[in-house]
Amino acid sequence: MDDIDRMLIGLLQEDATRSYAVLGKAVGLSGGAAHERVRKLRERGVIRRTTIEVDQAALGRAVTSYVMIEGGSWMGDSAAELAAIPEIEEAHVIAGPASLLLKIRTPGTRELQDVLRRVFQVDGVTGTRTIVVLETFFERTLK
Amino acid sequence: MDDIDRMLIGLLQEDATRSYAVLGKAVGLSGGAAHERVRKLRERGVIRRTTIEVDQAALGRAVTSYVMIEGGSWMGDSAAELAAIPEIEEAHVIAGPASLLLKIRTPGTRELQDVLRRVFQVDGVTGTRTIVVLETFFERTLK
DNA sequence: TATGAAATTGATGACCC
DNA sequence: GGGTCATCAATTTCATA
Repeated sequence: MDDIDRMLIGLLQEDATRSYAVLGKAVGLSGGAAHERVRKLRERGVIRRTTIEVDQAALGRAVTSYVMIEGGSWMGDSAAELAAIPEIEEAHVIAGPASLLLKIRTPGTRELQDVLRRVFQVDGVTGTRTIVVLETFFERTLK
Repeated sequence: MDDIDRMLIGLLQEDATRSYAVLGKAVGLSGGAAHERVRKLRERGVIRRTTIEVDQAALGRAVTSYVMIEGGSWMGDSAAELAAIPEIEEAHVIAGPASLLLKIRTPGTRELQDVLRRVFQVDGVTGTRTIVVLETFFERTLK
């Protein structure tokens, strides 16, 4: 993990369709060497996968919300139960008054209610507090 | 935007290195036709860009936190001021007691303090409440 | 680990349905 | 819109240092 690896990661985050020849030139290596470095970054799991960034609103998910969940121990398979709800994008165990934080995307607030109802049925959930996003300033990839 | 477009988006989210020939076969089209559909999805902005998903911890950003900000009107260029802080991954205007929600990634809690100090200096900020993530169950791309 | 070149595979555009 | 084909470009592998 040196500066060249970090530069390659930055370039690929911006645009993963760049050719290895172009990447190599940008970091002062041959295309083959750039390729080999990227291959190893993938192998080591630093680069998890190549994917596309999608406009969620265009796919009919216009409402983003965060839900703080109060509850007990998340020992069982609460994680799996939450993962089974397709509208939940992120689930974190947090410090503080609540103990889980979810990020949820739904077409509207109507569908958000349905998701909250399902969340409430997950083992150990005793209460929820919902934060609806009114406007997103930015959602970006860190360099 | 039909079911084939949605399938193509799903396939590319899983793995954007798939060839158009493979994509076409998966959705019952020729490679050329699949290519044309994906081109139009990009053109329309439904697909924003092709990127890589990176293991943040491997890049030295081990601590994820959310910060709820109380404050006034975000009319000026608060958005730009926040965007200038590189550790802030997301910034949302929210409904509820606070009025902004930030997602922050730092190497440790020490650096989180530095970021909070900078956030406090942004125009209109009167208070912050920080939620530190203890464990992430998942952070995924919605299908 | 890097280079340079060879071989394979994929992208892209013109043309027709 | 989609299919097919020809051309051009990129990926991937390998011999060599």
